[in-house]
Amino acid sequence: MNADKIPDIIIGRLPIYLRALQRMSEKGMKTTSSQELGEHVGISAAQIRKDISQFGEFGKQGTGYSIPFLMDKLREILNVNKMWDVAVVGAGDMGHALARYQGFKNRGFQVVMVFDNDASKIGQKVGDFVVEDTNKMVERIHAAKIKMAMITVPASAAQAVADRLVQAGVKAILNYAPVSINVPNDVHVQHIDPSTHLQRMTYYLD
Amino acid sequence: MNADKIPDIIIGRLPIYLRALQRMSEKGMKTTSSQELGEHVGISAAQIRKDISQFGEFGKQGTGYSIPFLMDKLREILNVNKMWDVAVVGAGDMGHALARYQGFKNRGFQVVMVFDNDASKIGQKVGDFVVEDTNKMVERIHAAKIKMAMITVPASAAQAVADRLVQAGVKAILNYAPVSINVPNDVHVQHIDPSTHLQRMTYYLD
DNA sequence: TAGATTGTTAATCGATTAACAATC
DNA sequence: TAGATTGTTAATCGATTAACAATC
Repeated sequence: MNADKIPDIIIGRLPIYLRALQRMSEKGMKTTSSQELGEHVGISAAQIRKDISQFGEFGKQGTGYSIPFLMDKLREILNVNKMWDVAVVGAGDMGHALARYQGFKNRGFQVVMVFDNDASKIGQKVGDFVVEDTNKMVERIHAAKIKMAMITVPASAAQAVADRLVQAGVKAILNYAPVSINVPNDVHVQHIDPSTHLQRMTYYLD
Repeated sequence: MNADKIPDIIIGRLPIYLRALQRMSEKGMKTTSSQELGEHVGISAAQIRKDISQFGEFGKQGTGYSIPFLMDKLREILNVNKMWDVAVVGAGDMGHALARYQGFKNRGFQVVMVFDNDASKIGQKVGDFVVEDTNKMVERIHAAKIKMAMITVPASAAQAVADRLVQAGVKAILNYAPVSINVPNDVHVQHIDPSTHLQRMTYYLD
């Protein structure tokens, strides 16, 4: 184990590796090499070896990496060898999709609450959840010690929601609203905006 | 204008700048500085000036950048000064949310078709669209000259769908399936996977 | 004019790649 | 053993930052 600070760009690749390993494992594969894993994820074998070696010697010369072992190690490193409770704020189409999404549970996450400020939505069912009033959000999230949330409200409301999530003790926010949000240094934010992703590709089209 | 190849990492920041400028413009602002824009998006002023200056001299010493002018230029550079037709493949919750999403239209995109292979979904309405049979997809997309698509099918089907999209002439894919997909060099892919984004943050939590 | 801010250069910093000894 | 593949080093490559002359 390396005590130095690991660059965030490396941290960002670990979930990609883990996801590919999960797929391989589902197919019954027991071992892989940096070469093979690299072909799956589109990253050079040298970089994969370098990334992984930041955290320990998890491979074997001549045979490569044990898939279950490396998955365990990556889950440990990423802190997803446990389940994280996640709150969804915004019960529109996207909040609905996230609340019902089956892809979280084998990746370390479970949605546990859904909030909205629209009276016509509060009390309604969304997936397995009853939509709760945003007014109760800070209290509820704080009491449940929830550290992660996803924002699916309109752009105009996103910053205010983020502020309240921070107030409630949330330390990681996945923001689906198409606007940059600002949070204190000890809070992490990731942005998902389909238009932004599409625009990154149209540059190369004509 | 610079004829050299612009690094993709710079291209990736332009949509972020454009999005922030759109917000500023909605608030009635007419000009901004690299300093101010940087505070909004969390990027240094020096980097913003350097990025923008790759494409021309769009600012004025002493006063900064005209917001409408810079938006125009960024739209031109990113090829979103026109509307792009986009196909959605997969009419589950996520496909549904994307088909109805109101955030595309002022960013240069419009969904025009939705496909699924589930007989119980084909013919049903999703937003303004009637779900079409995936069997007709290659033909339909090719005939309509559609160059962009979003994949919201299960991970196990994503690669096969991607292959057929490529066959149909699609050059840019936004993949919501939680699996890496491989495409030819002239096709662009962006991945959106909420679990991956969340895992990138749990590393820093405890 | 004085103040503000760009565009650009050079320096610094960080990330990726190539190569190979070690070793399974 | 022979072949394969890791972990690591050094070299290369690329990105970011700091600083400032130019100029609005």
